[in-house]
Amino acid sequence: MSLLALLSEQFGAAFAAQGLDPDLGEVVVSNRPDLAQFQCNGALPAAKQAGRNPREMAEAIVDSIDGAGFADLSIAGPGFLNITLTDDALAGHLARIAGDARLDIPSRGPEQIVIDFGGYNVAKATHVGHMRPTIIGDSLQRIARFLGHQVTSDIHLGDWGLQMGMLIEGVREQDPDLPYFNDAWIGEYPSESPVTLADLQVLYPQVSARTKSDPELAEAARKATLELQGGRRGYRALWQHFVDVTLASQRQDVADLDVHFDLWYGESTVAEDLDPLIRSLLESGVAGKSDGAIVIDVAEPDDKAEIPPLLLAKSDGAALYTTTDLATLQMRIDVFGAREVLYVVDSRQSLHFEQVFRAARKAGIAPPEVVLEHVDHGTINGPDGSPLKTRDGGVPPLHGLIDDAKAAAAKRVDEARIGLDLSEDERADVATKVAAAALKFGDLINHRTSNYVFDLDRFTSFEGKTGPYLQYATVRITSILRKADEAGLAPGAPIAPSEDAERALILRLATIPETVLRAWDLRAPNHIAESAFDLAGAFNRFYEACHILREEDPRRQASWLQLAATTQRALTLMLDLLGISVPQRM
RNA sequence: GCCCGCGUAGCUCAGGGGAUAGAGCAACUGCCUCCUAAGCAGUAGGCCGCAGGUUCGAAUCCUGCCGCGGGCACCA
Repeated sequence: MSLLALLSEQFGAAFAAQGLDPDLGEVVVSNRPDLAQFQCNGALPAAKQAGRNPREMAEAIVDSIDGAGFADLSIAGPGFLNITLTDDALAGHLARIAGDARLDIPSRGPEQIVIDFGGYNVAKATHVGHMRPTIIGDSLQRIARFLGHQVTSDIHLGDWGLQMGMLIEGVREQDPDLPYFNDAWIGEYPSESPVTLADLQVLYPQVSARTKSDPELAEAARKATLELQGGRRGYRALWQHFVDVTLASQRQDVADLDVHFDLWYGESTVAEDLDPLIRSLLESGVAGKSDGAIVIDVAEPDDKAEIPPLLLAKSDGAALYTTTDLATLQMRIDVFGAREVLYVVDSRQSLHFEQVFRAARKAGIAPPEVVLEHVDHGTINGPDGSPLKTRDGGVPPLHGLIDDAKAAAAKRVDEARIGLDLSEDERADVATKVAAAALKFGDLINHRTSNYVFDLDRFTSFEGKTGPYLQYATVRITSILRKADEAGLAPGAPIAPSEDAERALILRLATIPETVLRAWDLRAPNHIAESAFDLAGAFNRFYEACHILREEDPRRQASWLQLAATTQRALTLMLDLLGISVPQRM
């Protein structure tokens, strides 16, 4: 059990002994480090509950606590309990953390969790808009797995809607003689795609824009969509090319970010399930007809705003992404046994997910015990505060951002004269890792729901609150440990700390379990990012105050090496949970 | 119009109803014959958008207003 959990349990028991809620005993890190290491504020609300004086209540709690391990247990202000541990107790906690591969972080689960990275679409190269869900979702899957959950991550490609019909019509206009459009064609279709992803990227916006003023084209696209969904052979074959050329590019971009998806499913994965689903929802009366379309009424009496019905099928019978989302959810719950389904998708989709979740409950697709959550996030903005654009106003492609980050990282590494004794390959590897760290930390240090300003110059700096700084801080510890090892020195049993910087570092290590749990509970990796930065700072202060390799007392030196080794492990772990890897040297 | 989110230091952003609101950058002052100074120590910088309310206690919860962004069924 973590230090904070142990203390909370001890104080909780004291409150319980007074006939009060043990939750009042929650112990947290003190916000007045000049006064104490920890604090418990429970006496104030407890006094209110019990109708007693807060300070008297605090005294009663203190009196009933076994003082072993505490250097100070005192009451301050209106009834705050200030708690400071003895140096021996701190050493004992360090010993436990140092001896635990999980650094005292508890396990959870295992629950079956599905994480959906919405937003990837056929015919669209990954762009800036995909960066946040990918980085945040990847961090969440790493955190969940570390805590012990069974995670299935699914890119959930948008590959089955009206855009497909538009693309088919676009290709037909360019080359109507292709066999895909020939109903009489009975042979194999060409294995080579008639279009590249670049072609599709140009084609889609053109066709999409023209449908607004060209009803015939719009109608043709709708019809093509319906026929594709109905299984028309030529369209399926052409569509498969669209998917293939898109995925080839997207897989590369995702790999460049060092992100892994378990599944590359799409909306089309559940294509065969759509008709039966719609039929059964109609039969059960959950869905009904409205203006020719099939809808599910999801409004509730106490809604503040009117929630429009979920559109399950258009009046022409075509499926929509609401349809595929419901069918996909059904598959995730029934086939994968998902107990939690997390959708890491832009905030702008919140109404859509509200509708889908309500419909899923109403239809019995998602039983009450299954958690459905829209893990929403904000946008990446340019210096002007509006969503990031290229110089000519376009949407920046992700590979461009990654390339820019790599170039900037390589330049930084050169300027800083880092790793001069490394080989060219190693230096390139460092630059790649630094680039990914810059992008990921630059994103994850912000709270998920806030919009943030993309500033590559700032993100790639080795100075300040950045990914590269944390990598460097970690490598520096690795370097000390290597030097110690070469000198025949090894980490040993922790002894009582003698320096404030040393105590502060141990305390930072001791609070990591709560940080990781909170990050998961809130789906907020920024807590881990912040904590990693604080830990690095605490180590740097320790590093200034306590010269490990020059220390003459061998027991103290071994203890300090243990502290350094544990810090190095903790930083490596926290960065890993953010999806950031640390080079051995730099 | 209705609904959702945001508004905190010059800039970028954190902040479980609790004590004196923090960090990074930028600015200024110190510290490298010493384990990687991409660091450390320090100074300066705030009507936490505005006005009410709840509370022993509000940046945090509630209401209203102002400003910015977003959403509101046959697109995704």
